[in-house]
Amino acid sequence: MSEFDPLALENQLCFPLYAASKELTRRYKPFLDPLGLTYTQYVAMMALWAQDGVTVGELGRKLYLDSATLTPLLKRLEAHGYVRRERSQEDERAVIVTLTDEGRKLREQALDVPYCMSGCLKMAPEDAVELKRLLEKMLQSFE
Amino acid sequence: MSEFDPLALENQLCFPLYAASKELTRRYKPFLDPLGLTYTQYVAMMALWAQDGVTVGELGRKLYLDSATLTPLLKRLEAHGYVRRERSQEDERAVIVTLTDEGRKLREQALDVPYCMSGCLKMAPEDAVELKRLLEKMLQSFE
DNA sequence: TGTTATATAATCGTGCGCGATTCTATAGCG
DNA sequence: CGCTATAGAATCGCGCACGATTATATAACA
Repeated sequence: MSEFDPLALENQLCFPLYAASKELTRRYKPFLDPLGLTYTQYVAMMALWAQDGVTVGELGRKLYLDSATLTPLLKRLEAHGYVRRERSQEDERAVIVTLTDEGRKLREQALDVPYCMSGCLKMAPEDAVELKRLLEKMLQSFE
Repeated sequence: MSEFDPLALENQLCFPLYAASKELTRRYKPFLDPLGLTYTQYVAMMALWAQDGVTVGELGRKLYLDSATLTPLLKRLEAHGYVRRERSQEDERAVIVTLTDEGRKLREQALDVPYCMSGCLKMAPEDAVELKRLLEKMLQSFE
């Protein structure tokens, strides 16, 4: 009869979380490559499709990312012609991120990405819903 | 009455998964810094504490990592004196990874990391168990 | 046996991810 | 008004993460 090993990989919550996150990101790649987006860029675009004209800081709070990650990422999106980055008139410290027409048009092409992914994720819908609920609960518990 | 938006951040399963994984990794940092380990290095050490004398490939399959990530990571662990990397005698293609005495000793210091983390994760134990089960189910569905 | 195919790590290039620092702009306050 | 504190973004440094390629070793097989 063996004791419980607190350092065994199979006893960790963190490990399947870490592995599943990476694996899911990898699964997105074939669907995002045609759009010229990485996974993180896709997430940033989702936030901007919901609301643009936001500052780098606001965007970062929504995405749990800081300026060290966002600034170069937004520069790449700008180079692709999807967003504009402009200093705010009212507050010269802030940078406002706005979608270009190209960036808004990209949304149409992205519309079937979630559907494609749902086909790739062979999980019962009620399990997916419950998983999402628990992950959000975990995130909130960190606040 | 608004329609369901498939590209809204709050309707994604991937996003809380991505965000929670990053957030949890960040929470490990203060407990891993004293051991001189990053989160990925910690996970690799957990696998090795369970079984060492394995090849880079075997380790990679356990951790869902490939040689492009593992080789430099293992070199850093080797530089810290925690592991040895040696070409296999039987198969000169394979590299065997073994714990040093120092690496085995590190396990004692790591023993209370899971306990510290459980204190930081304010989630009902039954929720954590269910979350872990669903994440493993998701990972299996990808096989 | 020699030739081709496969397996295994290592390497390369690009893009996060983040702690720490820096630079500039605004806010607060005497 | 001037001085200090704070806020916001950019930059730096390091370590993943991974697709693609390369180099070497073994396996398979004609």
